[in-house]
Amino acid sequence: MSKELAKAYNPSEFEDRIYQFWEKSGFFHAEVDNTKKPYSIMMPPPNITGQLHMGHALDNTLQDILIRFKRMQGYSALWLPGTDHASIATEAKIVEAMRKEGVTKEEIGRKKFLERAWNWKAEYGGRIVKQLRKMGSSADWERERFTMDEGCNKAVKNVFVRLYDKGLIYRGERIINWCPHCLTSISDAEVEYEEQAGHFWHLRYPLADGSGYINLATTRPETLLGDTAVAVNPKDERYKALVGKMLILPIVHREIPIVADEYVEMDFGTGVVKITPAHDPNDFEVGLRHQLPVINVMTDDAKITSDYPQYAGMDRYEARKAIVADLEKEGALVKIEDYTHNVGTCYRCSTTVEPRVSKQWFVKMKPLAGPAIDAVKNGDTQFVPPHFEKTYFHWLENIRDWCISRQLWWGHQIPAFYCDDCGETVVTKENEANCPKCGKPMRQDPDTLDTWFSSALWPFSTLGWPDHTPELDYFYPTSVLVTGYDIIPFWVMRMMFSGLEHVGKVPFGKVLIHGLVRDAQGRKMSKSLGNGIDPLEVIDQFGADALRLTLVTGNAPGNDMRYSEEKITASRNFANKLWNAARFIHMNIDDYDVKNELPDKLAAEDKWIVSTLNTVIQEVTENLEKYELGVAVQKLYDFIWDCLCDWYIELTKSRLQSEGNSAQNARQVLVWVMTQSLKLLHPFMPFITEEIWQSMPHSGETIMLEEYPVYTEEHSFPEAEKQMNMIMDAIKAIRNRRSEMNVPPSRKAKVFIAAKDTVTFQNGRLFFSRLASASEVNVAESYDIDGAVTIVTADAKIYIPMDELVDKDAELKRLNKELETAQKDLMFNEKKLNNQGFMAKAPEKVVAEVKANAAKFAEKIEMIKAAIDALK
RNA sequence: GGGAGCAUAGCUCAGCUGGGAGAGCAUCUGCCUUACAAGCAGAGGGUCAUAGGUUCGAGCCCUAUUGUUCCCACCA
Repeated sequence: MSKELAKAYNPSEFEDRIYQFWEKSGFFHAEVDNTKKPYSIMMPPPNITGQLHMGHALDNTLQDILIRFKRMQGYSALWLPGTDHASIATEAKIVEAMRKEGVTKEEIGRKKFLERAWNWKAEYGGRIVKQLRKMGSSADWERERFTMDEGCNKAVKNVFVRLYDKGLIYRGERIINWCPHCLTSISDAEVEYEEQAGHFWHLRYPLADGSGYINLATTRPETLLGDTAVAVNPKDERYKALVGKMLILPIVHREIPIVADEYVEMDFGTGVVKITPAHDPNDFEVGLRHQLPVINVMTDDAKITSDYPQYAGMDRYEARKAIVADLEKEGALVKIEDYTHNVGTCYRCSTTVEPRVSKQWFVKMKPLAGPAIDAVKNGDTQFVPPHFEKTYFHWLENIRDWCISRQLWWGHQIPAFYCDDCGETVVTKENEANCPKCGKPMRQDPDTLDTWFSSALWPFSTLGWPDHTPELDYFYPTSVLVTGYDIIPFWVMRMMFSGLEHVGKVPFGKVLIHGLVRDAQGRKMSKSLGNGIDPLEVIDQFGADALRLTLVTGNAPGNDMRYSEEKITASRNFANKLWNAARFIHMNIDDYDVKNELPDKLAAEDKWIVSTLNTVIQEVTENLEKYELGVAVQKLYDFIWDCLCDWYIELTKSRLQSEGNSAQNARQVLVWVMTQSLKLLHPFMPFITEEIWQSMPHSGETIMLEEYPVYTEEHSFPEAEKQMNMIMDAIKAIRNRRSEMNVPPSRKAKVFIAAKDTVTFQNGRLFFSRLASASEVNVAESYDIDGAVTIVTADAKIYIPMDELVDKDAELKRLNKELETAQKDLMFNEKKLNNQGFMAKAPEKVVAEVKANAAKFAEKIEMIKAAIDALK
């Protein structure tokens, strides 16, 4: 570590070096340690296909702040990182790469395909993890996991078998969401609905007995091929007589019945719905109720099957055109209307989902949802902010069974085996099975599990479950989960019921929800808009600390935030400010032997900064405990910039130029306050705080293992705070007046301070010369000076003889205006004191405050009046 | 059709259990006062969306209204 600080703040010069120092030294590693309290966070594993984006940056910054804070507080703080195998996304990448080579999955076979996938993982899977390091993430990389590693696989198999044995996992032929592009089923949560402009095709189906027609409308005429009924509402008088009769399905010329079902709304359209059980979830339900046949008319990739030769091989949309044309020829097309409606799309590739009947594995959700709801209701897990509990409840209360099988190869293969001879099914943790009935080797289900099936186990599979490990005992349940609100249904919920079901305890005590990082115009960052900001580029230009500060400043839990160039610049400027304050201190201490501890004897300004810092420590700690990270960092920003830099450093300048104890004391206080501030700020801005801390007098290896500052009664000096506020108020008042009168700082002037507390002002004389452009400072209980500018503060009356610079009338006008405000202020307070309700019901503390204010303003009025008289 | 969030200075947003409204940026004025012009010292700027209510006292609590964003939902 360098002992000297470079002249300019240049984060790229030291951030990587410091990170390597931390990682190499093992500072991120957490162990089971019964002398310490545990604190743990499981990092939401980013996809191995992913690149760092602002969402990760925010998520990881929040977690790193919490983990660094707790580590400094002395907890054994584990932040366990890892990556997700992301079955659909990864498989798509491999398939795409193979397509360029002109090979298909089927050609090379499962084994070769998986080899390629693992190779891909080895090559690119570490990319995002490297990028997370650039953020300063203090994760325990020695414990890094992967959702498809051996341990996770063991956990997955265990869970699958357990749930199957309990009857909570079943295989069934049901309608599911199918993505014709990814060629796999997807869960309900993975379907995104978007509004699309479409059409309403009004059709007429002739009655089989030739007695007429029935009119209906559809948004998907191509599914007509699979119609097996037409439905009306049983209460609908218009169609009552027709229920039970047969219709001739146009084009296909198959006879289908008219059935009555509650699902049909009489008021909508003609009150008649065509029923295609194989391609619509509602129609499927209707079909079940009426024992209708299910006719699948489409292939995997959403093309018409060979059962319909004239359309075979056409995709959904081609077939639609052809069928509409044929309907028209047949006279079955009544009219076409424009119509916008919600269409389900695949969340991965945005292809329109094709509902499809197929045999899949499902998790029975109702029995699992109950305990997950209760655990939040009784407070075992709490959301921050709490209103997200409603989203959570809403999902769990309306949950349907979870389709967990995927027609993919990259993932955890389903541990179910089938006997091709007798049809027997065996579910086992073993890698192979023989048929219990006929003894023949069985064939494993070729499908894999939904990626979220393994992510759901993350909080405990990473700690060694199903084995009973010391880590599991010590770190589970984890302390807090940090994630975006968009992930609640996918992940938070599933971890909750999984933890409760398999470990018997909630997976985390708190769920800290954050929002999205949007662009400067408030739009979602997206690839298609091209408005995404690359965090790595920001880090290159401004440093990771500036990025972290930007992401956490003004960030309230659950709220979206906007990223803008202005914000990152402001953050960088703050870092620069801190850097320069450190340089100033160095300038003054490098030639001396300065201990990093408070001196025995503190001057009023020393006590003031120590006491103010003490309050900041208390408040920031409290804010951090309550997850108010944005508020906490704001307080540190204000303290460092306003209190430390703009006031305290300025206040010490004259002392530092003197010889002896006073100067040496100031040096010690500067070093001590700076060091304390660095520690407080460290969780937010780890790099710059380490770099500066290393340069200051210190013991210990790293700031990240220093004790987080603690509030102490010893460092509370209310009297000194009061005195310094008197002085600073007076200085501000003088500056203000001089500025109003356009007097440049270079023009020094005599200052006469009349105050009751002459001692305080006497002690502060030097401050006035330096900070209030005073050529000479006089203090007394009172002065009788004519023709001077008079400045009145709560505690003093200040005269500055500047006759020649001042317009007497203007000064009178100003004084009168000031008198008026003071009188208004007095009245405001007196009104309260005269209010009997207030006097009777307001707390004593508040009443006393108002009384004191009233007295202050009364005094101020007297002083202003005197000043006016003097001017006349 | 349900549910939730938001509405505070020109802009972006804070505001903890109710005690006379804050920050950053922008604007204006004056300063190169040797840590920092990525800076210093000042100034202007807000009926806290609207209307009621509770309270001695409301940006904060309650009710309604308006605007806005998001989530969920089977109107073919």
